Amino acid sequence: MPSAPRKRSNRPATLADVGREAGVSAMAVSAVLNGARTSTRISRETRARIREAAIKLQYRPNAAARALAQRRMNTIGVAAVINEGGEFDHYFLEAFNGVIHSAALHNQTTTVFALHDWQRDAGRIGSFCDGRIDGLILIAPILGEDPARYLPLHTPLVAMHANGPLPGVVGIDTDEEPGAFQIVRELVAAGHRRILHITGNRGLVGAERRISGYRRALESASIPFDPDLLVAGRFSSVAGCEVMQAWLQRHAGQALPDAVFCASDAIALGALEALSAAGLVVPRDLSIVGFDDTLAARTTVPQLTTVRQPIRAMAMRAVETLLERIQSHLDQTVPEAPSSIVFPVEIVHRDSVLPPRQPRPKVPA
Amino acid sequence: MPSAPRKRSNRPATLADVGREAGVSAMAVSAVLNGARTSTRISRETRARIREAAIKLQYRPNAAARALAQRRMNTIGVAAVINEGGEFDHYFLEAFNGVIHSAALHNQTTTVFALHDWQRDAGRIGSFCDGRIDGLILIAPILGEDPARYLPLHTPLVAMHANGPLPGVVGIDTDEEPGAFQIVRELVAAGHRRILHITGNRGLVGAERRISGYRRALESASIPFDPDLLVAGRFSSVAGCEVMQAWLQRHAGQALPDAVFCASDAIALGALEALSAAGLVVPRDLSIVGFDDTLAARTTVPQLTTVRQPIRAMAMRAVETLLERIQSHLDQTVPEAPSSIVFPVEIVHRDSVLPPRQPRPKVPA
DNA sequence: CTGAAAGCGCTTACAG
DNA sequence: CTGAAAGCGCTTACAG
Repeated sequence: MPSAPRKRSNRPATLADVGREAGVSAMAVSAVLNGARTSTRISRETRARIREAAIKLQYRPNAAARALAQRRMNTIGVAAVINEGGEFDHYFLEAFNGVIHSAALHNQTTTVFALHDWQRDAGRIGSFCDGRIDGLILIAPILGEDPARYLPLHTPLVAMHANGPLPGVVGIDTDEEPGAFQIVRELVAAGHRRILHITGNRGLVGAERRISGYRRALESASIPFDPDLLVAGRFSSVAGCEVMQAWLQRHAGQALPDAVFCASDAIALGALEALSAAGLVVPRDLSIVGFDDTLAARTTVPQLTTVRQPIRAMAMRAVETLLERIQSHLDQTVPEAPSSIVFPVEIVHRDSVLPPRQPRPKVPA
Repeated sequence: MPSAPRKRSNRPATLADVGREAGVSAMAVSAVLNGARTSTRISRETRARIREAAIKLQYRPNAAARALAQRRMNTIGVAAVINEGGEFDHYFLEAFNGVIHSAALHNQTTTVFALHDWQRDAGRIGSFCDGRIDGLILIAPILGEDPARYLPLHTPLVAMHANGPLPGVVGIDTDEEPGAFQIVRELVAAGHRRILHITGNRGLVGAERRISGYRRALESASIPFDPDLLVAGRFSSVAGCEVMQAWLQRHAGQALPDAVFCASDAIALGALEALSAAGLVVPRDLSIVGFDDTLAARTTVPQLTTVRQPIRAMAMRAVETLLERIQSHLDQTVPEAPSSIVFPVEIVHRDSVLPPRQPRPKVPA
């Protein structure tokens, strides 16, 4: 008759408990449960006994202890701004989905560090890297001048859509400029010439690249740039609505643009509201296109023609790259993983573009 | 001249490193940096020296080591299904926002365990609870018969919108039945009598409670229940679209319902698409209402009148309750926190309800 | 090949 | 009051 198992009231079973139950050392249990080569020299029956004991005691290795011993937590971090209003959320959600999914495939868990604002919270990045994660993914970070100040030394990092290159950090980006170029060229091809561009936050590289693509497309079609058709906005639907509304007011009774190129789907969502409030019908009276292809693009009426960025795929790649970096950091080898990855974009055709209406409508008074 | 700092090439500084740098024991460093009472007996100058050394070496306490010693990770887990299609995402996102926010307020980080499907993945819950989190929040879990099988013994748990009571788990729910009752009563008050209800997944308590509220509201208004106006759906916009479309086809040329009560905003989104595709205009031809008040309710045209569940507040409360449970678990005291919390719901009036059109329109053929 | 010991980096309980 | 020691639960390097 085996000795009665010692129940430690409130605590989960430890390796030692399992060893005691099975009549072997904790080390033997570790070897068997981890499938180490060592375990092959333990008899079949003993191994079975150990496994039974582990199940009986519902043994589960303590992650913190394991992390301490192995120097690896098997957890990756994601730092991102998660807006309350739900504005930026679609982008984040898609990225997050990709990260979670890919991490799970590699048996890693994911920890989220929510920031309010990069400017204010950049200083906190270092404090995340205290051994609870093995590496960190920065989602659309804006670190300003001298970003190195904020970057921890001992934690591998990957950044998606960083606002500029970050020393030692793998950058994952998209062909934003060519994407903007291409969609504006398609508008031109559809017969549009007066194309309004509502920009993202001026100064952010994402906004500037889209402006650059817009201008290059006009140039390539020999359409002179009209400063009145470039309006500074922000990456939010609230801004899209305000900016569109203001433009319509300033131009009451004058010519409507043929089309509006919004620097993001969120902006397009807001612009759509403003246009609809002004009694204009999209795409009959004017066409509109977005950028990103987030969920927003499919829930609007009409559904948006937009530039698709493969956010989810990028996020999955971010995880894989990060894991490679973590491994080489542990092995103290030079990483073979690339230090920069750029994904192509793709135009998604939906229902928000038609040839210009003839005769060209005016802005309602 | 102070001794040159020993640089351990690739590794972050430890307590011992800081001690060495400052010429004191690791323990003294720990006491000072943690603000322990003990530290008051360390001289002002020594304390300053220790702080300087910590900054100089960029010392950051190792989370795993601390967790092992303290038996506390300062991390809470969230287990949820995060759909790829973006269907359930709004609910999750809002809950997640609340969790993250509240956790950050309490200096806790949040780890996410993404599930594909509760039925299939329930068995994995236990494996999350391996010391990497101090407690776990289950988002809308469906654990089937004998849920105790899946619940870990040593980890405090809180569940939001669980599909039935879970032993030992704090439940956080909403007044779904009264919410459904109330919004259907409002439709009735607006003059509607033929009210179609598209249900959520039959069998889920969330769906059944909404059906019950719907039926009770009809009864209380002496409107006989018409089985033809209760159609079984699923909690998704795809389902909402399919079900609405099928109903319209089956009733071509017959009377249109006065209004549609959808068991969720997502369903309403889909139903709206189907109605619009059939050439019907909401709310002129018929009214429609949703349930949840997720982001979807504000991005549709027209914006949805719906039953608001305070998801974010619930999630924040879930965190607070969980932290109380964790504390009493650590103290081995009986928890004072409640074992069940029900939040009220609220009708949000937007633009998708008007009095019935006269004469009542027919379903287009 | 194998098993007892040392160590991961921290905190806490306890002897001086 | 204070500081050296033991311990958290695991793994790994190393002596037998």
